[in-house]
Amino acid sequence: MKIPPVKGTRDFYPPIMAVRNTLTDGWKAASIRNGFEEYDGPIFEMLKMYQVKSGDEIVEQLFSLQDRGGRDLAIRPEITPTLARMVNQQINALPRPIKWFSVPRLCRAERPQKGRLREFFQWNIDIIGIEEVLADAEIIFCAVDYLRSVGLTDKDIVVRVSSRRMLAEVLKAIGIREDQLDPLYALLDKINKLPPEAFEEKLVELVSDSGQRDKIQALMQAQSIEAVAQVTTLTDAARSAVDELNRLFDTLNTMGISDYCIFDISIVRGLAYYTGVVFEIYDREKTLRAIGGGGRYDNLLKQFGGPEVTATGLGMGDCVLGILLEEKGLMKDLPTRNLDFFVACADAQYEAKAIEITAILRSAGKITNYSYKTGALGKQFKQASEQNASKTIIVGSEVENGQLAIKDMASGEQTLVDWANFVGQLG
RNA sequence: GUGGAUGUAGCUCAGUUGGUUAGAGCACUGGUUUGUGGUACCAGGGGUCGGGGGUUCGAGUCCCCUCCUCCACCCCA
Repeated sequence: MKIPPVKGTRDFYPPIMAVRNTLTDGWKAASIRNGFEEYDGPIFEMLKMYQVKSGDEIVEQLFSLQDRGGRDLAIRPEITPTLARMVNQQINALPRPIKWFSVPRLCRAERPQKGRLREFFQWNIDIIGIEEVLADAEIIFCAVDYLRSVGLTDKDIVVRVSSRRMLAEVLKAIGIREDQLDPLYALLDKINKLPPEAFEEKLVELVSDSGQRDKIQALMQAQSIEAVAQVTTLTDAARSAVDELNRLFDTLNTMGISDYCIFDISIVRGLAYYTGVVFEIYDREKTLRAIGGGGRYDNLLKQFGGPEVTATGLGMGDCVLGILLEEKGLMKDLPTRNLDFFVACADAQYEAKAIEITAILRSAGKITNYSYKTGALGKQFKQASEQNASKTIIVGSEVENGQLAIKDMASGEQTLVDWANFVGQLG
């Protein structure tokens, strides 16, 4: 019986695995050089954990199961709730600031399409306990640092940055009530997806006052933070939110990444828990969905039963990023093996010697393979090439004199060496 | 969840108005080559034509259902 793979999943054959490792290793390296520590949690959590933050719609997109004790569990669709749980559990023992990263495997029961599968990897970095926008700047810098390290330039990608807090305060200054904000965010987030008439139509449903609507329309047209400040008379709170976003851009400039970052008022982000800076990373042509996104969430720990602690972070999935790197030609064919030595055996009578030599090389930390079939030496050289061996050792009649032939596969040069000396130099 | 497109060898694809034993390139295995690879030449293995049902003397080809993949919408933590 042939059993098909599960919808929306991928099989990582060695060449694809090499690509995946390149992505995840790059994420880890960028995290570490930016001063983050790695953590991970379980692959499933209590189903409840994902119901706290959001409604049933999200629960519908979960893979859930019951254990034999009847507990409702879910495979993690994101790792932020786990992070919140873990941090809450040890909140008094953890030195601040908490700078943690993770590269979890996540599952969501969504319909697969371009850049979105049911199982994927997502880079997460979070800074917990720092209120200043410096932390938001650090998150953005770390993301850009990574993207730059894989060869993407400011011609390829852009970080679109805004502030939930600024948006909220300016809307309130316009006269929008607190309880109107959440549905309004959902609409404003779609401004570039909806035709202008449809947007206006839906805006009328949410905001009855035409003067307020005009100001909201003007606000959404703002191309700069200054333009936002001119939409209406700012309250002190709004002024402070504007100043904060300006400070963020100043810091991004100091960090040398302002070419990668632009202000974009339409970045609101779907869900309710963002409280300050929000951003999304896109390809410049915007032909793909967002590569990653994040922002400040000040209430999350509290929602999971902890104290009120400020936090900011980012998530970046492997699917869209992989497509972009492929399109930009930055995903080279990666070797799945890189041997230091391939041990070829010229004659079956020396096979034991070849095995012994291989074992010695491996024990000395050298990446070594040998052929399971002695016989045609040409075949063995072919294998050595296929396995990207840098040197091939020929075990043949020379061993009678304690010698071996070593061929450099790149230059083709071959030398006879004294085996005992060679082993002595391995350490 | 809604709508559209697709499915032939491991991969990329040919396959005529329905007609005998379904092909190519690449990949794989073996050989040319019992002391020398990355290029060459020769040979070989590999297909229930996504699955099921129907029309027909006859279906890879036409019809219906279903599954997968892709694309758009919904959603996007």
